[in-house]
Amino acid sequence: MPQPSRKTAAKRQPNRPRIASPAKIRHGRPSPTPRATSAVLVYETLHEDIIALRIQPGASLSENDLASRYGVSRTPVREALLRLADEGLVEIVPKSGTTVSRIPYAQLNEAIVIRKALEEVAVREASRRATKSQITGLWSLVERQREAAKADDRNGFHAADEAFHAAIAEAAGYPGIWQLVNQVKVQVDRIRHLTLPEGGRMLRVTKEHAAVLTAMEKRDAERAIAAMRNHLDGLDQSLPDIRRRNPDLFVDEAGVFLLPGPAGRKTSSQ
Amino acid sequence: MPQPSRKTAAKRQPNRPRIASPAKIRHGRPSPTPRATSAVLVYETLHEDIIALRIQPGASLSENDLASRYGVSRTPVREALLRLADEGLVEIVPKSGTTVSRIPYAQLNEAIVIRKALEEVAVREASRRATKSQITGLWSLVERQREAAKADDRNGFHAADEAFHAAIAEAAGYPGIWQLVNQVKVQVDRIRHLTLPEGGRMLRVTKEHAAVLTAMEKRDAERAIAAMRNHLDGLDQSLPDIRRRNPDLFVDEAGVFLLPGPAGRKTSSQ
DNA sequence: CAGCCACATCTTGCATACAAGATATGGAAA
DNA sequence: TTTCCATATCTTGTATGCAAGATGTGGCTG
Repeated sequence: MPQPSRKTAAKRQPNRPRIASPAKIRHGRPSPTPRATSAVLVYETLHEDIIALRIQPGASLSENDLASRYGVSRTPVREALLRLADEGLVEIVPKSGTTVSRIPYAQLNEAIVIRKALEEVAVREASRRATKSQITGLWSLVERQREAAKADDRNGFHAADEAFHAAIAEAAGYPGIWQLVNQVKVQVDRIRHLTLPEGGRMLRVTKEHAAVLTAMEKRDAERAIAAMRNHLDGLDQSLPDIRRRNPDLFVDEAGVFLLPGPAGRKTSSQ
Repeated sequence: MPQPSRKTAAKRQPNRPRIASPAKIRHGRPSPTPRATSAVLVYETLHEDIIALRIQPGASLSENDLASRYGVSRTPVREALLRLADEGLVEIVPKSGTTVSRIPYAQLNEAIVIRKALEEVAVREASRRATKSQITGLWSLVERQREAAKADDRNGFHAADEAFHAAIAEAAGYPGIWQLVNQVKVQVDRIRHLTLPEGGRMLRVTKEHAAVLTAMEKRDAERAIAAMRNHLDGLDQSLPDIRRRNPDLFVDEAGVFLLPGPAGRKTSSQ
């Protein structure tokens, strides 16, 4: 029953798991293209809209509506929704409907804790292993961020912010850490747009980044970690306030955190 | 363009994002069912088969073959494959084919590092917050593990092992940590079946768990963390040896780590 | 014999049709 | 007026057919 391969195992066996195919090796990196299908396009659009709260938590999404809205059939829409469900951004109820998930308030703290732990590792390793050129690149990101802050360009600022953290993980030799962080902080990202414009925040964040980088440059891992921790502490301060101002966007005990276990999508009991 | 809701916004609006619907609140946990669709079934089966190496890395999977094999149509098979691709277990090349991913050797170390960081946090918090009953439950898991070890029941042993780690995350109040760990260690799990039966390993692991738990019971977080770190160090010892014995199951620089970025599935250049 | 090219055949991506369950609505009955 | 029930209509899950690209094969030409 296992061992799915050709039924007849004859005629055409392009890349069987043989140990060394004679002509082309094709040794396991078959896709240089990022799979630019229309399903991915729908996914990206919906993802952005949900993160930016352009689609309200709790809103219902219909595959048919989305399909006609994007001018495609239900199939790619459905593929996009399934991925969003795995990320916890939508909730699919089998024969009933699909809704945009409310922000699971209880998970926000956990996400921040996890992010701290992961970025701590990244900063520690980056302090040890970052090359001169990588440090230079990080400084240029800080500079770009400072410019965006002065120009009050919040989008540019945020982009540079993310690039900074990604570059640290890269310099640590653990690029997967940033991918994980990105995945974990999805729900936190949704409340970013709810923070008040609070003047000077962007410049403060830039300084915090500079502090991390200064310590890294001196190979002072512990100091860099402390700076990073201080930097990330800025996140959980405003949470209660934000919730108080937008109570209907949140939910107390939401379902599963990220990917479903082998069983299914949600385990919540309450 | 944004704000997907009803086209006409009339007739039927079952659960609009209103702040308080009169009758049923339905406040954001709509699915108690684990979505027992046939797509999930196919996914689970394939997942297990790939993890257990019953399907060799590099083997090609055809949606048609799998569909007829499982007695369903291509649609649920396709859904399953897409999820497996997001997990990094298969690689889909648009108009060409789908293959089971080879084990990305370079990512194994990173996965272990990440796992250590995450479980460290879990153990620290669990040392502080675990209730008496949770400690008792953990001891019973250790005991179950000891029994399985003595009976040479490797499956039961592994199940108890996973339950132990999951219970620690639960006791820490961060159940999402174990879900993340589970997701990160997917590729590592695939080589578990390649380790030699090495007598006494199961009893040794049991003792390591007991050491962690003893420290936790005494609320000695630092000692518990050290024990956990020592426990997890046991993983990366045998990696080079395993690779030497099964070179064709691995690949050096594989693509993306886990979930794809908003762009697509793979970024690998080499 | 070597190289090239057309074609048969496979692959996945997408559109569409059908199935089956869930839910709101409207009307009948108490 | 209130309650209950049948039903219309929506929802997602699945099956199927078509489209378009990728790839191995065989034969042709040099």
